[in-house]
Formats: sequence, structure tokens, C-alpha cells
Amino acid sequence: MSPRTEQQFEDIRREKVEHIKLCALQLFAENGYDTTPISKIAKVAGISKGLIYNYFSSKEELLKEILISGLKNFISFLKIEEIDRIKREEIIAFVDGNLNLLKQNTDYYKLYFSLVMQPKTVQLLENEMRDVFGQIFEKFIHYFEQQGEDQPYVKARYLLAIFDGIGIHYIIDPERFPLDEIQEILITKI
Amino acid sequence: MSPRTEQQFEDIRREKVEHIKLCALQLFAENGYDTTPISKIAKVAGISKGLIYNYFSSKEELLKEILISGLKNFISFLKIEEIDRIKREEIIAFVDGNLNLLKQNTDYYKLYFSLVMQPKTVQLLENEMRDVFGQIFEKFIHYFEQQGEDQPYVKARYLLAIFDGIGIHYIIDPERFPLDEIQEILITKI
Amino acid sequence: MSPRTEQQFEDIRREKVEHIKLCALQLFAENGYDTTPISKIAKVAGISKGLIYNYFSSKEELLKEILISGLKNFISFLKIEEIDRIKREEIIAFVDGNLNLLKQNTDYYKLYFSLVMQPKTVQLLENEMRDVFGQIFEKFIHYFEQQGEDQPYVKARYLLAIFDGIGIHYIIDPERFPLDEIQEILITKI
Amino acid sequence: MSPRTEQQFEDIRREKVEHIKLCALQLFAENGYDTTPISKIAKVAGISKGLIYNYFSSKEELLKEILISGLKNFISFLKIEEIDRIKREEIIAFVDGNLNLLKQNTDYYKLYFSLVMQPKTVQLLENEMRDVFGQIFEKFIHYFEQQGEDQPYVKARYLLAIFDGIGIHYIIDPERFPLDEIQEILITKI
DNA sequence: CATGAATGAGGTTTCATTCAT
DNA sequence: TATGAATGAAACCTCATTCAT
Repeated sequence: MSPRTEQQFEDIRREKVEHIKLCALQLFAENGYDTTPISKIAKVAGISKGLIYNYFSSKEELLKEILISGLKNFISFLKIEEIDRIKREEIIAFVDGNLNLLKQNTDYYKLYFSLVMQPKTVQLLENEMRDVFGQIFEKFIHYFEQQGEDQPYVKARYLLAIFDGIGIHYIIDPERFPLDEIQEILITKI
Repeated sequence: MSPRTEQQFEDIRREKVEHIKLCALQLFAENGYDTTPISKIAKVAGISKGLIYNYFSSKEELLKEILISGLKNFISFLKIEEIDRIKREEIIAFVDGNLNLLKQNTDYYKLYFSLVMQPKTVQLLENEMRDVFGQIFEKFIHYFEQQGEDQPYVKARYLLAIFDGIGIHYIIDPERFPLDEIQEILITKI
Repeated sequence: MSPRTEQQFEDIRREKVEHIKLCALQLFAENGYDTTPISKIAKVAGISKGLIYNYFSSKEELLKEILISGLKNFISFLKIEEIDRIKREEIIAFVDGNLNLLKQNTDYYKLYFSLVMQPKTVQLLENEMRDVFGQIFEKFIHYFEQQGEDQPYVKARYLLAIFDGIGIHYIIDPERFPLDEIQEILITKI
Repeated sequence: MSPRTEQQFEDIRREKVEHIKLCALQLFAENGYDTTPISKIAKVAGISKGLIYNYFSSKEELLKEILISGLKNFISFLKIEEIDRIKREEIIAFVDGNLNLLKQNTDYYKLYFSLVMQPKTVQLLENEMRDVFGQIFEKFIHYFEQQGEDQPYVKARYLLAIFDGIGIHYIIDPERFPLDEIQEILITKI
């Protein structure tokens, strides 16, 4: 048996990291971060408690990595960087994307919303969140300016608030919340 | 120096209960329920840990009472029971009331939003919440029906979602969130 | 049963603190700081693990308090503050005191010697130790200056080193180490 | 490109063993045995954790080998076996050697002193230490007997204690401790 | 009614050691 | 020979809750 190559080790690491993050995300979303012990994550992931600490220096670090991954996914999925001419179609695509993401990544949003109110989380992600939401926010403002709205700042804030309102309500009651219909209304209004 | 009457005792008791609840609410809102120890509540309230257990059978019970008080306050402040003719003015009054409450009771909303995603909380308040929001929801539906909207259910859902979106964003950044301007927009739309 | 008075609480605290410190000192001295678990201290002290954390914020804090108590005891027993004229009798009294203390407080010295080499300990007690040993050291220098020695600094360093050498050897083998005879030799030389 | 001879393998092995021991010694001396994880030794040595266990059956075994090597070095450097006529020059050479060794092997002494108080260490090295120090001790006694001292046993004990006192103080503060001057004083006294 | 000492279950984290590759 | 993933025991520490006073 020849020793494993560096590549093999890296593969193992990456897979395990993803697996742990996924299990943890589900549990955090379902039961809350503080009320989910590491031991439970380990059990669900089918590994030992100790191994988690091979990959994440602490429970908080694990949380942070999950949240940051979610943000990155958000950015790449919505192609936020690429929206530069801020046309109507792009905004609509963004709205669509946002709500589609909500359907696909319910767990992430659940975690996100349950933590976003706590100062600890905000500190944890301060820079990352400022970056992402700052960008989106500016694009919305520009869009409303272009549209000739009189209070572009207010409108942008309002629209972002509506997104989160929809997000929360969908997450609380995904079965019955009429996401598709509301999506249409929202797009119509824009 | 006559011994206190039963009424006086009752008053003292009620005052103390309210005091504890208020302190606990602030701490829960600021640091989260799970990360706020009873000992800290006791310290802030200026009493001993043990005494809290004279008034509340457990930490969870304390949380529950806080949440229910908040709901009751919500109900009475918005006079939900009395809205029966569901006229436009009443809906507007409701919207105004709701956002005013948000400004006054920021702590409560902070706690509420940080917990509302967790199944434990939902269980805790299942009945109470169904009552309150069920009522509001029905009234909204009726209102939109009256207005001749084609999807009153969807619209009602949407409006409630918007409320919570505004709530969350105001709570996260109360200094800069343009609550008053958005309030106007919202009323205009209705 | 009337509630306990503040005085009673304070008495309990002081007693428990002393009891825990004593038990911990013995165990630390016997088995080393790092290899003595809190659980063992609790067992020996006849209390629960948790209670130790009522009185000491961490294991390291407990260690620190033990070491500082030892230093304070050292200071008061040897009346270091009062030695100001630095006469021969006083130095002799100091030597005697020092070695007597060694006999009585073997555990403390054991702990002290086993930790004094580790940077962590030095950091923990930096200020306290500088104070105490700085004073002693200066008095020794003055004494040797008075005696007309040509290298008072070197002599003072040497004497302190000898103390510690004797200390260590006595501690390692208290049964057979001829402390009394060496004490006499030391005094004769001074 | 001929395959390595057994001798070459042996050399490689010995070199690696020495390398690991050296790294471990430095870390143990700096941070303490118990607070130095194997993983850190591996990292500093530039090898994997697992490989350490190819050369040493356990962490304790590694410690033991380090300590025994130190003792052997001590013996061979001071040529303890060869001191048989116990003349004054030999004792002086021993004193000189001892203090020179201290300057060169500070790390070893640091480790040695930090562990020598703990029963575990004493057990680990019981036989070896008895041999070495027993021999030295006897020679000192003989020397003092030869010199006509009235308490040769006490004097020998005293001298050994002084060595260790000097050692400790030098280790704690190698920059300022006047080792050379004290060396002279010591030799003068003998 | 009021206190805080006391408990004990359970949480996070560390790390010596093993082992598949 | 060499790697580091993986384990599991055991460490430190927290805190809701109880209870004697």
C-alpha cells in the first residue's frame, strides 16, 4: 500500500468539510445554532466529535464557514458582480433568482434568518455582509434612480425588506405560502 | 405599620414579575435566549437567581411569558378584536399601529424574530400565535375581498410578509432604516 | 429559617476558598498542575466540579491564587517589609525563616519549583514576583555592601540561588536531606 | 544508485531520532511537557505525527529517551567514570564542566528542572538517576573526607544543592545571572 | 420572600494514539 | 517508511435548577 498522495488527502478533506457543513447546516436550521451540540452534528455526519475539530477550529468557525459559503453561493448564483447596466430585465432576473434560491436553499435561509438578529452573527460576518449587501443595495438605488423614482434610497431599502419578509414567511410555512403568486406581484410592481 | 394587605402583596408580586420580564427581554434581545444565563438576568434585575424561580417555574416559562405578554400587548395596542368592519381607515390605523409598536418595542421584536424560526418557539406559542395571526390574517383577507382584489389570500400573505420584512430591517439597523418614509409608501399602496 | 446573613455567606465563601486552595495545592504539588484534573480536586475537596468555578473563574485562576497566597505568606512570615536596617541578625533571621518556611510549606515550595521554570507561570506572577524578590534582592545587596564585599550583586544572586538549591533538594528528599546542618553552615558563612 | 546498506539505514534512523529528540526537547523546555502536543513536535520537526510513533512508542517514551540522553551526555561530558583519584583538580574540573554544560544545554536543564519534582519523572528515571547521582555523590563524599572535613555527607549534599540552585537561577534569567563570577567564587571555596 | 451555595448533566475542545493507504 | 484522517477518552467549563438557611 503506497501512502496517499497529497491530492488524495485534499480530496478527502474537501469532501469531509462539505459533508460536515451540510449536516451542520441542516441541524442548525432545524434546531438552532446554540441548541445543536457538536456531538449531534458528529452523529448525523457519521463521524466522531474530534474529527470536526480537524476541519474547523471551533463550533463558531464552523458556523462562520457555513454562512460565508451561503453568501458566496448567493453571489455566484445571482451573478451580482455582472449586473452592471442595471436594466429592468436584470433586476427581474435578480428577483427571480433570489426567490428560486430561497426554494432551493431553504435550510440556509432558515439559519441565516435565525441568526441575523444576533449581534454575534453580525460581528462574525460584518465585512462579508457589508460587501455583498452593499453591492446589491447600490445597484437597486441606481436602478430606481434610472427609473426616475423620487426616493431611490428608500425604495431600495423597502425592496430589500420585502425580500426578507417573503423569505421569512416562506420558510416558516413553505407548504402554504404562495411564493409563486407573490413573485409575480413583485415583478409586476417593479 | 399595619401588615400589608393581600392586594399590596399582589401588586408587589406583579411589579416584580414585570421587572424580571423586562430585564430578561432586553438581555434576550441583545444576546439571544440560549446565550443569556439566568444568573445574568438576576444580576441585571438586582435580585437573586433563586428568586426568579419563585415567579417562573423555568427559564423556558419565563421566555414563554415574555412572548405571550408581547402578543397580548400587540393585540390590545392594535385593538385587533375591535376591527370588525374592516374599513380602509382601520387597516391604515393597523399599519400605523404596527409600525409604531415596532419603534417602541424594538426589543420584543428582536427577540420575536430571533426565535420565530425555531421549532421550539413555535411549539411554545402554537396556540397563541394561531389565534392572533389567524385573526389578523382573516381580517386582511376580508379587507382585500371587499376591495375587489382578485387574490385576497395572496395579498394578505404578502402584506404580512412585508410587515415582517420591514420589522427585521428596522431592527437590524434602526438608525438608518427609513421607517417613516416606508410607512407612507405602504399606506399609499393600500 | 431566616435567610443567611451576608456575613454567613462570606464565611462560607472564605472557608471554601481556603479549603479548595489547600486541596488543590497538595494535588498540584504531588502530581503537577497540568496532570491534576479539576475533577480530582473536587473529589478530594468533597465537592462538585462546578462549585470550584463558583470560587475561581478557571483552573489557571485557582493556580494563580494559590501562588499569590504563598507569596503573601512568604512576605508576612519573613516580615520582609520590616527588614530595613539590614543587620546581620536580620539576615540570619531571614535565612532561618526561609528554611523554616520550607519545612512547613513543603507543598507550596514543591509547586513553586515545579512551575517556576515555565513561562506561563512567570507571566502569571510577573508583577507579584518582581515585587517580592526585588525587595529581598535589594536588601541582600545592601547587606553585602555594608559588609564590604567586593561583588555585592554577585553575592546576593549567589545566596538566593543557594536558597533555591537547598529548597529543591530538601523537597526531593526531605527525609534524608540534612537541612539543619546545612542551615548552620549557611549561617556560619554569612 | 545501489540500494542503501543496512548501515546507511541505521544512520538515517539515528539521525531522525536525534532530530526529533532535539525538537521535542526545545518545545518541552519552552512550553512544558504536558502542554506540548505531539502534533507540534511533528510540525517543528518537519514530519508527520505518525512517524514519531515509528521511532518512539509513546510521548512518555520520547520524554524518557530525551532525559536519559541528557544524563548520558552529562556522564560522558564530565567523565564521571574516570574521576577516581578525586583530586582537587578533578573536582574543579567537574565544577567547571558542570557549569559549562549548563550554558550549552540550557534547554535540557530547563526540562530537567521542570520535571524533576514530579513523581512520574522520578519513577521514569529512578534507576538511571540513582546511578549517576549516586556516583557523583560518593565521589564528593570521598573528596570531602580526604580534605578532612568533619561532615563530608552534609558538605556533599550542600554542594550538589548549590549546583542546582545555580542551575535554576541561570535558567530563569540567563542574560543577567553572573554565572562566571559565581563559578569563580564556588571554585575558590572548594 | 430571599439568598447564593451547591449540584450534575451536558457542552466544547484537546490530543495521544491508531490505522488505512 | 511516511502520511494525516480518524477515534475516543478525558479535560475544562457552563448553567439551569434545587435547597438549606
